[in-house]
Amino acid sequence: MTTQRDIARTAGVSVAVVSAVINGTAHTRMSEATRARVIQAMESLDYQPNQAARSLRLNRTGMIALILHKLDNPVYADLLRGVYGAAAERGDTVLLGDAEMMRSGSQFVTRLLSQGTVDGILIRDDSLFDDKVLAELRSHPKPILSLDYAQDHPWVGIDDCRAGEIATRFLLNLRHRRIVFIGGATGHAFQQRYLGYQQEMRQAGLEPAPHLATGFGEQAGADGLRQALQLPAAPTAVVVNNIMGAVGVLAAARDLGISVPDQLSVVGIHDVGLMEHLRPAVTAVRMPMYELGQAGVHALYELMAGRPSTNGIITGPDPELIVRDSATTNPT
Amino acid sequence: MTTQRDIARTAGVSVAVVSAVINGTAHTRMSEATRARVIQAMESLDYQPNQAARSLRLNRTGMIALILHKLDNPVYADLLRGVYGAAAERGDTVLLGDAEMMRSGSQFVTRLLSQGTVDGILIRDDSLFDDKVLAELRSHPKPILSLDYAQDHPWVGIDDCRAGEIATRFLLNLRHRRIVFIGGATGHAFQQRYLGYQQEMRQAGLEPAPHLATGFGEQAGADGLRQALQLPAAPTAVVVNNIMGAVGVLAAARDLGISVPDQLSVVGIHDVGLMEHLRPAVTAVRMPMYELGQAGVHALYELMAGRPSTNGIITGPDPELIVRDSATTNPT
DNA sequence: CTTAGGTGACGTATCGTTAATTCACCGTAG
DNA sequence: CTACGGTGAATTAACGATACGTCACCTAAG
Repeated sequence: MTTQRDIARTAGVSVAVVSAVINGTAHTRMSEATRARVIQAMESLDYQPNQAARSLRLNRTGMIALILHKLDNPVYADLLRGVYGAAAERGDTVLLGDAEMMRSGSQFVTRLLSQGTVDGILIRDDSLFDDKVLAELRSHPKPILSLDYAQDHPWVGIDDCRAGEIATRFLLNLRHRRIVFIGGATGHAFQQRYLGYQQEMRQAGLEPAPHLATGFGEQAGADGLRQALQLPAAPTAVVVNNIMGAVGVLAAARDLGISVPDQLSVVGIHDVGLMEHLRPAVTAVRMPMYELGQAGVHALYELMAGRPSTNGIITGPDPELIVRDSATTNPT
Repeated sequence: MTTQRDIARTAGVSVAVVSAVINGTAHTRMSEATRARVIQAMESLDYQPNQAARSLRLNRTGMIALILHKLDNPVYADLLRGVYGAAAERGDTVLLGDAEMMRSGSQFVTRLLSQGTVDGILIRDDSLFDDKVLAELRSHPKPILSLDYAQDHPWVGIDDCRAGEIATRFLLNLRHRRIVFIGGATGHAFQQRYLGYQQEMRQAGLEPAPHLATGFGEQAGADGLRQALQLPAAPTAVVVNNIMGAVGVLAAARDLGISVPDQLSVVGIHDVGLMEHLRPAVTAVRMPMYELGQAGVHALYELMAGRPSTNGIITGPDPELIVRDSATTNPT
């Protein structure tokens, strides 16, 4: 393991100069010749700085944590890219964790709480966290920011209400009247989407259907549809809270002999590549997850710099309707 | 930021004792009373050890890197769980990276190459890596292990050949004769699966169809099926190299008016929860990805301990056929 | 000729933790 | 009474990188 000391010896200078060459320190100066000799020595000895020593000295690790609820939820793919990208721009690395690991006392939490592990923490879906863990994290000396509305700490988010509106309005414009909202259960994001649905329904002079809170994932969509069909008047269209639920809706419809979109129109919130490849391809509201990730990192950096962050919905692309084949004009 | 020094002052002992209490060092002894006082002080001051200092001193970070090709590929979900689980058992943390970030000179690679960042590296699908990056990683002082066959460094893998056999034999048993193998392009895993397919075909006295190397992902499945239908004799069944390709196969079949499974049987390699929710639900060969993750971590620990690792296919569950609805008896 | 100021570089304390070494004290065996 | 071993703890030297304080040397201005 080559250290600055080795470089210094080889180049015939002190470690101070080596460090200065590496960091471009203005304080310690050196001639061009010396700098060249140092660089030469670093290359020939294949020097790699020791991050641990650096972190200790600088009290800064160059690593931020990102904690998601279900890592393998495809809606996070873009978010990840946004976060990794924004962090990389600044030379930082991302430590990714799943909320499942975030049990109080777990190895991962202990690690996060330690000094000298990460410079800041980004979390998504904190409503799913153990309250105790959240309290622990908030007592962490490093800043923490939520990628969704949060009551007690800084946050940035996307316009979930608008997404609910867009999906609902689209179906209303297709002359649907009996539209239900399926899936989800807890969490601010879901509540906002349902709110958007309610607002649009009322504005169209319609009574919003009660929320069929069947949870998240494929099965939730299937369950939701089955419940919806029990309603006094069967719906002609559904808004699916979480896009993966749309897969379940399609499956249940198929199983029940309901043709999509002819007998039932489906619109999902969030978009993932998979939807294009389902049959029928699913119409969805694309959320700016990449931008959310970027904005989150930038806001976190503000906090890390000691500046207050502005909480709220990110400025940037609005949710956008991606029209595919799962919704059509209401025939009745 | 509370340090051991603060604890020591509060408890009226030296930092050596504090460290000994924390680490249970046998060498430095103390009375029960002293230990209790130290623990009390740690709690009241909310002490959290500084990982950076620890890493520097111990020359060990308690972090291993895991590098995958496409983080959001759902087949990795179980692998992730296996890796995180096995690492957590030992108190270690996982730094997750995507191969996309692994460009030579990229921030992430530089970081990995640094001393004091990770204690070892786990990679999957190194055939997709830049050769230069791979060379750099191999020159890394910390061990590196591949979760797939590798020529030049330690590896553990799963039985891809067997998976190809299982899928093919299943279709043969359903009296299919014109079976094609779709998807994939490069990589040892794919080659092995195709090999398994070929072996079974030959054993059944049939000529294996040439490989339709259309790549990975949903679109690859669709493309593969379209190509397969151009063959002199249209297939009655397909083995899909990568399970997400099955989604595309289903879509293309639908678009072309081919009924699955009545006119075309489909079996995918790898299994993900989604397959259960497609219609028809997709018959798939489940690979022991969780166990691969575990085995990989354990093998990496062997290397880290300076012991040689045994390369090869993990002992443990065989690939397992999950029968669903996308394959049926060949009517002809 | 003296000296101020610039240039180029060195020495060293420090970050927090760990582990080897040292040390003081006490009771007891010889 | 002395020597010795055990107990409970303090001192101190790293680990590698960084930044502050310092200093020697040279040049040019007064």
